[in-house]
Amino acid sequence: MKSVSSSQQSKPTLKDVAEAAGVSIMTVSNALHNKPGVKAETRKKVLAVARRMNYSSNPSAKMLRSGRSDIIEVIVGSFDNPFYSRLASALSDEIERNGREALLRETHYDRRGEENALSEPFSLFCDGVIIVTPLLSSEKIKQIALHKPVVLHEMPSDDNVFDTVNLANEDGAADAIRHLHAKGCRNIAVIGSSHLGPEDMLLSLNNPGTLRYRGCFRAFSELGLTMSQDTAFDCGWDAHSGREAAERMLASDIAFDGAFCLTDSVALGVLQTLRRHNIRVPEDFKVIGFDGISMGADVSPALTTIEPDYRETARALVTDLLSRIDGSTAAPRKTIVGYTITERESA
Amino acid sequence: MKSVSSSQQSKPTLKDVAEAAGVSIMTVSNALHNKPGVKAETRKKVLAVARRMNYSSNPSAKMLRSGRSDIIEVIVGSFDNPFYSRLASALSDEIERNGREALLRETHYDRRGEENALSEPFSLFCDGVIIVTPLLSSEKIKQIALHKPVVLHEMPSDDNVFDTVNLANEDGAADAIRHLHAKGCRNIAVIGSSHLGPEDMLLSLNNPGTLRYRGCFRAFSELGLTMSQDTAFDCGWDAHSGREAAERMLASDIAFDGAFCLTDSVALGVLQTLRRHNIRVPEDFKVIGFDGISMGADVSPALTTIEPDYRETARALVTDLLSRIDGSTAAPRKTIVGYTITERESA
DNA sequence: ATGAAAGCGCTAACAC
DNA sequence: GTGTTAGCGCTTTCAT
Repeated sequence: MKSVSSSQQSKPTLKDVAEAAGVSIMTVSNALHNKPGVKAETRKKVLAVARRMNYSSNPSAKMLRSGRSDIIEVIVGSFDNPFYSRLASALSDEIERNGREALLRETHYDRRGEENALSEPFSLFCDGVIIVTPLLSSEKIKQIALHKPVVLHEMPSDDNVFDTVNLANEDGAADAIRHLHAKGCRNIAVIGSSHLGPEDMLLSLNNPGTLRYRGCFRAFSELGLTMSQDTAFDCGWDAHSGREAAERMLASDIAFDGAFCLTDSVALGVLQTLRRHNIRVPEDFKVIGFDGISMGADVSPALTTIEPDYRETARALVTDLLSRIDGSTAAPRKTIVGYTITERESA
Repeated sequence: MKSVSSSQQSKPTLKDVAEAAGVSIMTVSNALHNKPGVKAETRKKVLAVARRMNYSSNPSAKMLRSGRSDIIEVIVGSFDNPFYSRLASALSDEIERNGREALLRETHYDRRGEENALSEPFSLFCDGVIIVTPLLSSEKIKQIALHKPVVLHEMPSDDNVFDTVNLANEDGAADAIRHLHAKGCRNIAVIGSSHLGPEDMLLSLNNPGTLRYRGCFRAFSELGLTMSQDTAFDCGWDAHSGREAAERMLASDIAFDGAFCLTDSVALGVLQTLRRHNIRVPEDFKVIGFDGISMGADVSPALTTIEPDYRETARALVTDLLSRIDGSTAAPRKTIVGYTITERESA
């Protein structure tokens, strides 16, 4: 037993409240839950006592007995990432709007490895989980899915087992190229990683990076332009990679006048390199990103970007999950969410 | 009962594993937990069976019985805020390093109000909670603290009841001013809110905004400069406020050559306004922020900032909380974490 | 309208 | 080394 600590009185239970109110434990439970079959007067008394005693129900007991927690878990890769943090916020909102609680967890890159395969790698008391990180192997995902419903964000739809919602990677990228062209760019660079996303989907043709590249190809050929090894600069997905890739771009023979960056973070890095080379944006060079991170509005120059509809993303994810929790056995739903071209200063 | 859903087999329990392995339930439990007193051979067999059956323990039952969950809750104001998201990430790390699980929740501005005072506003199954948001009334905090240990980040130390860790607001701000001065600035503006922080600490002399202003005063007088109504520009704590305040600054009679922004977000807004007015940073005007948000390294120009030690912050918060969970009744500990002046391009 | 009993899955304490 | 018993706080079911 834990020793009685400073300020914490041991939590009152239903039984304590029942005794204090002079009724049975079930009457208290029913009163607290607004269940019918409790006299108004009794309910009032019970509520008063419960409040006075600072009663609150023990969620473990409730979950154990009822088998549900009304808690939805969201697993993200890193909180300190502008894309995930915006999505996390939207999900948290949407989950609460549906009367559940949102619990977020950050998954580091399998840091703990398989040291103890039997310890639960994830909290198992929630009713379902929304996975928005690429840092989880599909094997692990399947293991989680053994016990509870799972919905996925930005996963390749190669295996048709989970509800999935994806960004409009291909169309969005194509529109980014068209936007640059409409703004007068004729030598457009594409900067970013073709293998954006989960490790074990590197080979998939449906990973976000590949899809964005594909969208670029389509737009380029529509516009009568060409996209080649010389106009695409492969790099990681963060600002640091963007800085380096921009240096390579600047060192090339081609006089680029604009760049589509596969993520906003890459775009920020590109913007830094351009500034260091005294290249004016948007006058001499235009930049458009992809992701619509909140901070894009606050940087200088403010970033023009393909902004996915976060609200819609969250809504689709939560709707799908709740219907699975309700027992739906329908075929996996594949959703592609819309986006807008948010035009700011950089293009 | 929930109807059997598509892919989810009902979860195996200790009992199931025990039967399958032909041993008692306790032997399974002990084997799984590496407790002594289980023959190596038996343990091996049990582990094999458990793994084959995909057994994982039911956390609700475990918590209910043992009274602890090894879960630590972190309540932040908004995930989509660069300061909180970096701190959230550091806390998540530190909590896992201590063998616990981190669960994060975002608290919106008391949106739900008091509609149902008896429903638990926060998940109550965790062992303790770390509160890093200013959006929680002290009343609500006290209510949470009734049942479990609570530690606070950036709260005024007026009431001496909780362990608290704060930024070095006053010293950091003073150093920001000194840095600007050392870089040659002679007309320094201070931009930010004096009531940065929780609503109900507006009147406190220890709120973060007031402390930062106080640090400025100190440095100004040390340097033989003056700080007045005319050199301090009050505004909110976000980039939008920063943009507006910078316009006011630029419209003033004083020819400012540098600004200390009370937060990095404000600094970003100021940087935007300066760029729109074709004022070069750092050549014509220098900017230093406060917070050390990750993105400060990725914007143009890269932001010079007072960067608190996030790792140390997380460590102090987690250490304090764990010792309370262990039953410590020592006097509340007040920690002020260190910082570094991270010099980049803007100053 | 209210109460009693059973038991969710687990672990602490104690037998064998 | 291994098994048995009791009970954490709650809700479901059924009795009154």
